[in-house]
Amino acid sequence: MPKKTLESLTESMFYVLMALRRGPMCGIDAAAFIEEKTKGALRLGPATLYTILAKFEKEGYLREVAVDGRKRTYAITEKGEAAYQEEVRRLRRCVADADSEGRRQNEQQDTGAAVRMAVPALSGV
Amino acid sequence: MPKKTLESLTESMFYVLMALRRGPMCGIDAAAFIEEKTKGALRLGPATLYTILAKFEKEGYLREVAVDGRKRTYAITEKGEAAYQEEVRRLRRCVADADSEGRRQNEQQDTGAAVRMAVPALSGV
DNA sequence: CACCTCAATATCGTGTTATGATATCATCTA
DNA sequence: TAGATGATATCATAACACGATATTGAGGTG
Repeated sequence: MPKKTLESLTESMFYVLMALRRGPMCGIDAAAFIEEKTKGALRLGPATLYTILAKFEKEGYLREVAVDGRKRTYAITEKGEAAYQEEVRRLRRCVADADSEGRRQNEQQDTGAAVRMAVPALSGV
Repeated sequence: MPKKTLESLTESMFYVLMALRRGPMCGIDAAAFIEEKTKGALRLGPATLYTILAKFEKEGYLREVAVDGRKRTYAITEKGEAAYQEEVRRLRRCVADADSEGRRQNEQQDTGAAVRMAVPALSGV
């Protein structure tokens, strides 16, 4: 069975929505925004970029608001904004979980207990 | 061309590594940890779970440390720990970028400027 | 007009990942 | 032996990523 479509966004998809929240823009400008925002850590090639834009338009996360020659300008919709916000929550949860694990291990170290050994509430090895 | 393998982890992969950082455990226990840690937001079915374990073992992120009947116990390796830490950094970057965008829009609202319209340093619509 | 260049978008091909359903296998219990 | 249980393995299919390549439209320049 396949992955449920758009249940959680990929990093590329997330940044495309982030770009569009700045205001309507075309694909190339979104890609430029992403590269700048991530300081070059994430760069979308044309295939990834236009695949995402097409998918988002089909799903109603974006809509085309202008065509000038070949250039197409897209705007984010309320549905797209909602998906973006949900993704932010998901990312925060991941970071928070990682943080709580980090704290947990530090505490164990402080008390002299062996680091990363206890697996409470789970069946033993 | 395909996605570069393991260049960035999926959410499922990330939590599998997080589980193993608690100490050596089997697949089922890792899945139980994940469900508990995410308060039910993320649940791995057997296919996803064992696919990830097999891939991670092949990549050297985990190694099998015990077999008891059918039960296989895995431990995270240094390479796996490094991948986990890098993923944490990536997630933090995503959240930080989202936060800075949020602040940016609030500032514009405060000054009375139109929210989500300006696209500075990018070509015009 | 014919031609070139450039910017922007579109598509191909293939490997990676997700995942419910299903099957398999070892151990324990009656 | 049989049956239940726990744990792992595999199948089949769809989603996604993404370099490479092609296409398209606008604006020169002669």
